[in-house]
Amino acid sequence: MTELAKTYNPADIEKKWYKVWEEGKYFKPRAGKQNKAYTIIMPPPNVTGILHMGHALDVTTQDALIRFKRMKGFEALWLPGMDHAGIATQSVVEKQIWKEEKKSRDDYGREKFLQKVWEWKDKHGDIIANQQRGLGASPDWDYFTFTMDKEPNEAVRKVFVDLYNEGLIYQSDYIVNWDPELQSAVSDAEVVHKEVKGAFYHILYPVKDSEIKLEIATTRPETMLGDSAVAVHPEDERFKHLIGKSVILPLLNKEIPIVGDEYVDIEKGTGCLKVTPGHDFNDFEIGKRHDLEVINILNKDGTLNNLCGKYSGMSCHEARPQIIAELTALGLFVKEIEHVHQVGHGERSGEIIEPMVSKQWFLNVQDMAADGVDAMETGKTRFYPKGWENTYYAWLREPRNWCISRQLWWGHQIPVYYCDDCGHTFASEFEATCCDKCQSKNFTQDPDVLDTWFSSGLWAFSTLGWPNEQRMEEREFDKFFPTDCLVTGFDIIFFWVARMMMMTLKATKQVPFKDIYIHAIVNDKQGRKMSKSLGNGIDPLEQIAQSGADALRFTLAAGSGYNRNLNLDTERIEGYRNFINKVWNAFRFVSPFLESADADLPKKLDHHERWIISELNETVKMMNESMDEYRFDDSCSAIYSFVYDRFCSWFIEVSKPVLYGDNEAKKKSRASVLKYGLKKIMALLHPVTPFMTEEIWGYLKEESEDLLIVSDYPEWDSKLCFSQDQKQMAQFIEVMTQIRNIRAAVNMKPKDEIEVQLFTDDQVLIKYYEDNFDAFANLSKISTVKVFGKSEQRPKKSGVRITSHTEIFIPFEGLIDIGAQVAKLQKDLGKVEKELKKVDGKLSNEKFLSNAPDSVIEEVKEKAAGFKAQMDAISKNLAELS
RNA sequence: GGGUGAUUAGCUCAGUUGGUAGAGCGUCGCCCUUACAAGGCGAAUGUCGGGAGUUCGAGCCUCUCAUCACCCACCA
Repeated sequence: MTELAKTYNPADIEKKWYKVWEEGKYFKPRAGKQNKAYTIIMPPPNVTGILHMGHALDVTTQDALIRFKRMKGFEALWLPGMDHAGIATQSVVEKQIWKEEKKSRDDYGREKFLQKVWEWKDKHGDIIANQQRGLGASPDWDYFTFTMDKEPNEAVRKVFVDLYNEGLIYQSDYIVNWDPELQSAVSDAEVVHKEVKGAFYHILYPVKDSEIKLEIATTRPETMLGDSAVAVHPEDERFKHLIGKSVILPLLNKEIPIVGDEYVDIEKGTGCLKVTPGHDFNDFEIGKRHDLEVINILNKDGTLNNLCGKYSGMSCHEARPQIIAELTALGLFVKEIEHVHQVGHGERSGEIIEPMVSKQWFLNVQDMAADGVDAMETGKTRFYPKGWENTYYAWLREPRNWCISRQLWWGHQIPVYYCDDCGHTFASEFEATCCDKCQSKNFTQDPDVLDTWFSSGLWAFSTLGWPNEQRMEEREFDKFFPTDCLVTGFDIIFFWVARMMMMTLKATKQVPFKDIYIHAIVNDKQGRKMSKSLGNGIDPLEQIAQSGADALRFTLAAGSGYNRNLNLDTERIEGYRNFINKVWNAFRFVSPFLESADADLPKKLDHHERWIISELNETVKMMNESMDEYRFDDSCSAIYSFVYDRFCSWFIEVSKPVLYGDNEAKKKSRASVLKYGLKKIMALLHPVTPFMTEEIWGYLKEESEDLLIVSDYPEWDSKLCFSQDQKQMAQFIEVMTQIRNIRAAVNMKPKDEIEVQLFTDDQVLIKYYEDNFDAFANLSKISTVKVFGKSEQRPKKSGVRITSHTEIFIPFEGLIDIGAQVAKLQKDLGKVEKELKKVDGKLSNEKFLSNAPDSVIEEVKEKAAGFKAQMDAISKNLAELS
């Protein structure tokens, strides 16, 4: 065997094993002992994206799950992919051609521009997938799907046309959020509200044929150019007599009506509201109620259009002061009051969003949303943690129709055609060749593309070949759909989860997935979002280079349960890097003895062997249960504590005298158990730390065994429970810890030998202590252990500790500070006394005795007896010492 | 304004149906003991945000207040 490195070196090992797995096709689904499939569809990252910690968590939890299920014997498919990210990608390429060639997309024209985007995609599209490889992700790359590929496009067209023909997709003039930078509509969800310092501008609108001037407050005076009414509350005593009259709109000198509308709040502002149906959501509604003219005063780039007279061509920002100046000159400007208010900004572009009326495509989701609610209520799909279903319901119970068109070029172009000859409008699942009414070849396709989330909404089934039958067969649609678990963050429950539910139920009549595991959002250690501006981001790839992928994965998994924030501290990653190293060194310790070890557990096991196997068995149970419930935090802490607190700290330590001794049979037996334990640890850890475990497995496995990635996950076994050994070992550990405690308290050097005297009346324990002299001796330089009954004489000058079952004495020949021993015992006495008082209180409370269940009373009685015994022992020894 | 969640050790977080408060990291001692100093051994640390209630018993259930975070809506 080659020399093993003293510390675990991740870089080479990670590269080596990933290559072996990928080239050996180990990520492909294979039938296993469960005879069932298990599918996870990866939420496709944006093609423009680079891997951040959120992705790393996403990948880690999914990969852990898929590896777990693969080892459990499911035919496991993890389907990878990438999203075309319409707006983001288009603007990246637009910026690039502007920077390099000073050209706009219009200079290129649609076809040539799209070619440019595809070129960009071909060049950059592998980046994120390769970063996922660096994390150890094990999806079946042969299934890789890009949302703009031919196949998903077929699904998009099919779904669109079906919905269109059903009358659920309609075109409508509607007020939408217009992003002047992108020159496209964006959905409500893509608008983020930010606080902006602004002002209320108070302006007078003269009432026609009257001396009255109505004072109006607005934050956006320039929109008065598009006003088509002034509204007051119908019950407002101040103004209701004016309803039906009109005002002269200043600047344009245009007559517009005064209407009464309940929307107006008498208390707010001046009580008079200017109505701009073309550029305000509420005004649009008011306009509909009163049949007001809808005036669009903006160009697509957000500048004022030719309806604005001398202001046309200016931006709103430029026009505002000039309009105020003109109003002031006219004596119609009253005042300006500073005001902080929320202004919508484009999530992608960062520009101020202008509400604007335009023709857009909408999907009527009313019924689909109800079906989505129903599927969740009837338990066809469940959220983990359950609480997230509230967020899901909140969206779907009050659905708003979905604006699905975007004025972009990069995306799925809307498959609606307009016949230039007969004027017929039709949707076609396939590239149209002629008008389906008059057969004319002169037709044009709608220029808009679909919202990216439309194709994402089909992801769970379009990736499996739907609707093409041959492809569905190739991709084994029937086997892998519906999928088993969706793993994602809570920020896209509405964007994606809800829409996927609606679209999938509509198209396939089935739910897309059975479980939805919502993981936390990764923040910095102070709980702040990781952001470029704060500079507090941690780059997963840098972190991997520093600590290894396994350490990062373990940290993320250990922080993932049902929590909603994961505050990532690099010190924790270092801590778990140390854990990986600890496992490596445990293996390094065992490796010289592997040759003499058997492949199977020995027939006859000794106490320590039974103990560790039983502890391991319990850990196996916890691991299986917690993984199934997405409690990665529990899994990680179970295996962590097993490795450190039992396998390394005790089992390896008590094994040393055996392995370095000369009883060959015992050596062989112990080596076999150590090997067995290590192999199980590797298997248990593999889903979370795949690289290190596969590496070590390479040394441990039999010739006949395959790689760890496809080996069996350990299962709990009733034959491997040895509770008596667990109990005794726990007592041993307690005594041993007390002995060490005494040593530390009196500053004994580790080299100094001591004699230990144990006092107990428990015959089983006495026998046990006598049988385990070696274990004591090896763990703490103990020359002799003497065991006595409680009636025997205690040594005078000693360090003393009292447990509920054993009194521990370490006699000291030289100077010993008896005072310190007394103080320590008194302190312990105080603690026990306090506890005893508590339980005694309960036992003397009649209500407790009559109301509490018997089992609880029994438990409390046992505790009381234990405390009592311990207290008596301490008091007695205290009396003797002082 | 509506909603959701949080508040537990110095920090980051667990805490299963109410039944003696836990972990990691950090801190403080003592050790380079031949798997590991990326280590070992030992130690200290909590009015479980405040207040009230239900209960024999509350970190957990109810009400209330406070603070924080996120989501949604809106502000003439």
